[in-house]
Amino acid sequence: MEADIAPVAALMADPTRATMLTALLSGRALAAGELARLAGVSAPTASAHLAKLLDGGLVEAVKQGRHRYYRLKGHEVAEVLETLARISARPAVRSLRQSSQARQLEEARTCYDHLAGRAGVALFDGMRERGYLAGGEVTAEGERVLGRLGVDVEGARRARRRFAPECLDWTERRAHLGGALGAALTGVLLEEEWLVRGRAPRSIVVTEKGRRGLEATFACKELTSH
Amino acid sequence: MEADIAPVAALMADPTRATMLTALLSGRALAAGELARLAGVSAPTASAHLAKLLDGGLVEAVKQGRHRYYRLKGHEVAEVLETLARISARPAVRSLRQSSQARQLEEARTCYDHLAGRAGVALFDGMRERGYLAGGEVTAEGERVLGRLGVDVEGARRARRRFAPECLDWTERRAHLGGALGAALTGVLLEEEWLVRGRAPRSIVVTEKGRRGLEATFACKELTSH
DNA sequence: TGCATCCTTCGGTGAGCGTCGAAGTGTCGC
DNA sequence: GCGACACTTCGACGCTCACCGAAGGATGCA
Repeated sequence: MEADIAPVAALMADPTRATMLTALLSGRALAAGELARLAGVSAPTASAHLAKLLDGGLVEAVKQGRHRYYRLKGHEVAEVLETLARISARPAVRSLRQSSQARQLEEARTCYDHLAGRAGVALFDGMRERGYLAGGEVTAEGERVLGRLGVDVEGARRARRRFAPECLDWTERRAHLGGALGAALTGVLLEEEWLVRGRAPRSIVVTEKGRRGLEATFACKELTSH
Repeated sequence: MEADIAPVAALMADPTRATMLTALLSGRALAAGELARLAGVSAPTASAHLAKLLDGGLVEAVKQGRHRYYRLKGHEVAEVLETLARISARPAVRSLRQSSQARQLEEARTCYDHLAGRAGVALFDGMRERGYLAGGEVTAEGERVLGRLGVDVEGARRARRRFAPECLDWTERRAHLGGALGAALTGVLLEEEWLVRGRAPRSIVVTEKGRRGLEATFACKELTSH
């Protein structure tokens, strides 16, 4: 009893809303109009859907001029969407190409706006092992190492979102680094081309340079490069 | 990726199916009839729902004699249900006062018209442990003990609602006693002032008298009194 | 074999909701 | 200010789907 999952599930059950939500899974905030186009419905229809999602607490809205940007509210929503997607994809995996893409996503992908998958978990473990992270905070040594990499730790700390939360990864059943710091670090790794975006929507590939760098800097093991 | 989450979400979006799925979350395999009673629908309706769940790959069926047992298919389904439940339960808890109330509600509260929360689960477990309940029915000894307390067991049995169903509790992930008997028993406990209603809408407080009584009569342990 | 139990299929009914066009509100640029 | 734009609200239409009663297998027990 107590927690009625039906209403929340119903919000994800409509194809139009599902398309919007998966689009927002990228972590970016999208305007109502963009979401309408993306889902292939008229503006009124999209507005009605977004109102429901807002009311249900699945998204939050930021008004900016005459635009209204929507984004997922909280990492838990992203987790459910990811897990749901995995279940939905289960009977599929028909072509060889699809299953190869699935393996790539397990290896490394973006979750919201930070690194997830096996690579994300390995990075997180390595940072704790080396004493760069402890108790949800960055240690002095961690801050030095991250700063040398080009990560704006202070800026991340001032951000309005949680600083360095653990983000639970269902494919790995392990935590990886989320929040402002996770996003900032991932941004730097992409700039430095330790990571590059793959062809599939959220896929990430660890480059050879990245593999060496991650191993040297964060003691990450078992990373598949390229 | 690009997995269509809508169809799977739709399977969880119906209240009847959601009730069935959460009931199966216990891990046990339940017969179609049990699920029908649990969800409060007719056998044909339940059958239709189960067919959909089966087709959608959320449950699997095991035929055994004339019974057909259903259970969740794969741990991933359970994971989604759990995460969904966490989201669904989210919206509350803002002020300190609210969170204190939330703790009280976790301890004991009414669920519809019967006792839930830790106290409800403890009561249910105690009754089974002492052999007052078995297989969804009240034993002869149970009926004697309840009768001495002032519970009209016969009246509850004649009621038009289900007699003594297990009611799944989300905060505890365990069952407590629902139905006509659960309501009747809770009514008596309130009359006898073993329980009193708190200030928040559904809150219940176990009195010191109630703690002693529940422990002596039903072997309930770990009850916070007053 | 006969009967009860468990479950399913079939047919018909009703409610809920996603859809869009038209009109209304607020914001930016000239 | 006056259109242009982004978004929302309103009203009406249509379709899907959950629901039940009755009937049809399938299984177990005497």
